[in-house]
Amino acid sequence: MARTTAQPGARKAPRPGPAQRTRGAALTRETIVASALELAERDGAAALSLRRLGEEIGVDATAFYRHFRDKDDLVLAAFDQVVAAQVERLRGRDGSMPWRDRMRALAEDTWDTAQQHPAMFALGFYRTTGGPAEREIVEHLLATIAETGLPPEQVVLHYRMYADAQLSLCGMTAATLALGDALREKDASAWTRIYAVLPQAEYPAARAHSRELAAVDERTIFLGVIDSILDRIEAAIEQHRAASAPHRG
Amino acid sequence: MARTTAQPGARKAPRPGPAQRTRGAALTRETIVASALELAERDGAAALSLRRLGEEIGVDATAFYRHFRDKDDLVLAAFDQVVAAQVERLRGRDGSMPWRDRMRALAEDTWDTAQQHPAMFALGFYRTTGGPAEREIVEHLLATIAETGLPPEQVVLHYRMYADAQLSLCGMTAATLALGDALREKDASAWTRIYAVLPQAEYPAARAHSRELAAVDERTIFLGVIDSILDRIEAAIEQHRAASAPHRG
DNA sequence: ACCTGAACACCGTTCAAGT
DNA sequence: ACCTGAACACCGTTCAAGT
Repeated sequence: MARTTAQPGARKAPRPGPAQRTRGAALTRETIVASALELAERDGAAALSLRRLGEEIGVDATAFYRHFRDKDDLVLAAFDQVVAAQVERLRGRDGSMPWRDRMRALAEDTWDTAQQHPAMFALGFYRTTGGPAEREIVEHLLATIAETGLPPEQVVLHYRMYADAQLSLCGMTAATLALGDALREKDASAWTRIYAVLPQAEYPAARAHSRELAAVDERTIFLGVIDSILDRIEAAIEQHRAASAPHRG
Repeated sequence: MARTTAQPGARKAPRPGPAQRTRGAALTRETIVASALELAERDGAAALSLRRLGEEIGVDATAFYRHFRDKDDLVLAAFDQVVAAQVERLRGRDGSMPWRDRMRALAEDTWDTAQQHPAMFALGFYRTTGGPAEREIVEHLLATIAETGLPPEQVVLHYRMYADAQLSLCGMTAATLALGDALREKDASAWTRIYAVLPQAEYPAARAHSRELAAVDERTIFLGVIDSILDRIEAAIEQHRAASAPHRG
């Protein structure tokens, strides 16, 4: 409910005009996306409505339609913006690392991104935005895997296994984080609330593992899946190399 | 819009009464869940509103609240019902298969379930229902993995890797299927519409793989990830056996 | 050229009133 | 005991009207 404080650097009402906007900035796609991200992460994915967004910016809700086709258009742009921040970090990293280390580091970064922006990640992870950030990350990954010498179908299959597992697992976690306090708590407590007290006779395995079920770490699960896939890519590379150079035996 | 035809076996207005209900059945949790599933899969996840549901059953929308706490309660019950159909098939299968074959078959079945009920799967895959079907599947999988002799933390870690990957990948695909015709088409065509026509100079890898990107099969990707995880479980089992019996070397 | 604001067709949920 | 229907506080989106 409480408005964020006014930007300290902004000049106070420097020129005549409509003077309706609370911030000095003009209404553009960029300012709308920035406000949408702020609103969604502060108050949850469900709070991202065009009326609340208009209120946040200090503009009528329908002014939005001069800059986006519809709400879906905004969601895709905002999600691509989240991915863009990740691409920025990707650019800053050592490009000389072996492919496996690069893909492992990127996966850890995707996890962090989803934890930092659960609302937008939950709204966008299953979409193909086609935006600039998505394009750059697709290009980077395809180039990284192609470098290993795998043939094109193998490159694409393993790229999709890696990318889809990453997006879907991070998205699933983000979706639970974006649930709203009451439901999130309800879901998170299920392992202790339900599975720890099942009747021993009917559910012996669940009871025997109740302590471990409550203790297992979500990030460890995610990285376990990613490592499984990286193992498989490594095996595919070795198999392909062996098949391409049969004279050495 | 068109109502399904009346049940052939139902007696026609056999006794006096309110006579408001279009079907002969009483309003129960079961009939509400069944109607919700029918409505969601016929008209999409977005069509599952309490007003449409009331219309479907022939009852005021708010009668619903005599049987469920809120809409979320219904979504969890309906998703557990979808899982229940899968558990039914699980029961009918050969229990003597090796663990890996059983887990592979279950994953294929989860894929089919998500394809058959994309709307409910998209609404529920990231939730912990704690319902009877979920409980049975958790018990079955923990027992299956524990059978291999792995210690409890390893059983739980690998169970979660397998279960989370399965749910999240099937859920992501279901979410795209549940999008509604226009958006689904927009998303599905992105690989040919956007990635196939990127500038060669900036996106050489994407262009070099555009044909393969458009052709790759989603089910193959899913099973590739599942097989990666099953490989890793197999490796963990072998490693654990070697460590438990060190006298043989 | 861009924004406003009324209007339309929806939502989930509550609650007093009915039977 | 269970259902109805008005009401409340919301949605996304369209469109004529303003400046």
